[in-house]
Amino acid sequence: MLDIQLFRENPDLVRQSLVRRHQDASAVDEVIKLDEKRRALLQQAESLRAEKNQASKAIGKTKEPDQRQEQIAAMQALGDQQDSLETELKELEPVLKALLGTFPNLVDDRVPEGLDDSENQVIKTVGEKPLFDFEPKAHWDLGPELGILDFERGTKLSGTRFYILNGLGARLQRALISFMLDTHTKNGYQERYTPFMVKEDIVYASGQLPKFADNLYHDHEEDFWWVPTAEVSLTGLHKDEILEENDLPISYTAYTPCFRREKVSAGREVRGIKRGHQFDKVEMYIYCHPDDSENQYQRMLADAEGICSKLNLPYRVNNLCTGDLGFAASYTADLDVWAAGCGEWLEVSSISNTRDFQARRAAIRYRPKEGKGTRFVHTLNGSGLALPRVMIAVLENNQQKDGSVIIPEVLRPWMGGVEVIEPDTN
RNA sequence: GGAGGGAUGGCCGAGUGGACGAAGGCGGCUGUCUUGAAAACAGCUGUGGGUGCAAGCCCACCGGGGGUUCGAAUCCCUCUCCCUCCGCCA
Repeated sequence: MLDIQLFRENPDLVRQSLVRRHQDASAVDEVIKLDEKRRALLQQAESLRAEKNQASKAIGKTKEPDQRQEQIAAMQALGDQQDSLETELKELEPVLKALLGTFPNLVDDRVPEGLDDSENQVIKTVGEKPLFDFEPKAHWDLGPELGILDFERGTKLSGTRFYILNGLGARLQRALISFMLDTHTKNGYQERYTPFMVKEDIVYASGQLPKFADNLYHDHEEDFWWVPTAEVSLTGLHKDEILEENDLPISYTAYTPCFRREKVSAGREVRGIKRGHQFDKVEMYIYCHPDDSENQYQRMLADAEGICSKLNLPYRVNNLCTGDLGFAASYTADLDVWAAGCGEWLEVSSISNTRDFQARRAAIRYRPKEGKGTRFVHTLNGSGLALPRVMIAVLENNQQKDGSVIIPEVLRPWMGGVEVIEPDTN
């Protein structure tokens, strides 16, 4: 949510940001108009109410019955006037609030100009792509041949885009989750296990609603929304809270499955386990002081990169361009890992500074050590990392000519000592 | 799922129609006293919004929403959550 003050004091800033996102800016004027109307109504309604409050107090003090009746009659007339004003206000306020909630975050000046993901800028590439003296297989061949990946039965259970992990495949995923959680915990993130189904206002707070309702799963009977990312739960964690400045920054990590209604048509683009309706992810999330959010962003980016490095996966860091930037983000970097079999860079993480955008939506503030009142915290989120695509890269990059896959060394403590996944032992 | 009882400020807890944004206590902050600390005493101690250069003034908020009334923490309706007992269940 953007600050309504921005629309009053610097509407051009909002317009320019929308233009940079290649979005229509006409609703800015609508907000200004509604806000002016709201304030005019509010002032009228409040002064009437003040008058009434005063008169009511006077009635309470009046002992003489006739005089009392007179005063009450006068107040009844005032009441009708007030009713109509307040009815109008009550209709207007949700409209204004809903409209304000549709504006995406302000784009940071540093975000490069661009229409879509093809114009994202690669900042750096780290690690060497593995070389093979044979033709490396894609995971959709490699996995089934190893017996760790079963597409047919996944489809039988749940339809297209679902799969079963068998034996060491399932174990590898579990090892990756534990490895990531343990690594982040060592880096100062507190682990949280959160609900995977949350209430509507929680999804709204992180910015996935109302705009992306089409991509979410929703139980209509119970008002439950399946989380599309742990970012939703981790934003909701401190909703409507006032934090102490001394406690900041607060860093969390959480493992959750993620549920998304992907409306992409079937085809090569979605072959394998790259994109599904359900996938696992370890998330990082930070609440911090506004002056600290750039530092925390660098920290989070480094922590996400650290996972890639430890797994020995070649990766690159992309600066998202204005056209690809998410709704709640002011700036974002994506991490792609190289998958040698399918020959693709796979997006495994997205690290964003939302500044006070989510905090404002979720009403998450802190009490400054000095000065009065409260201020909104800054929040950052980043995958650390998304599991299926990391699995793809681990499998494809570490495959050998005989079809076996060597387990990266850092994962072996969680693999019960298994060093190699051999064909047909699963 | 059934029956009953609850929800008040950072915390505990009083308040059943008018002087209540809310007693009292605890905690916290400031001051006096003290070499310092403790104790004692005094004062202060919520959030959001409108308006104003500011001091301030005004409005709202006693779990959420709606209603009755000139006036609601207090009465009525409704929802949510919590507790106790029964049932069911991993």
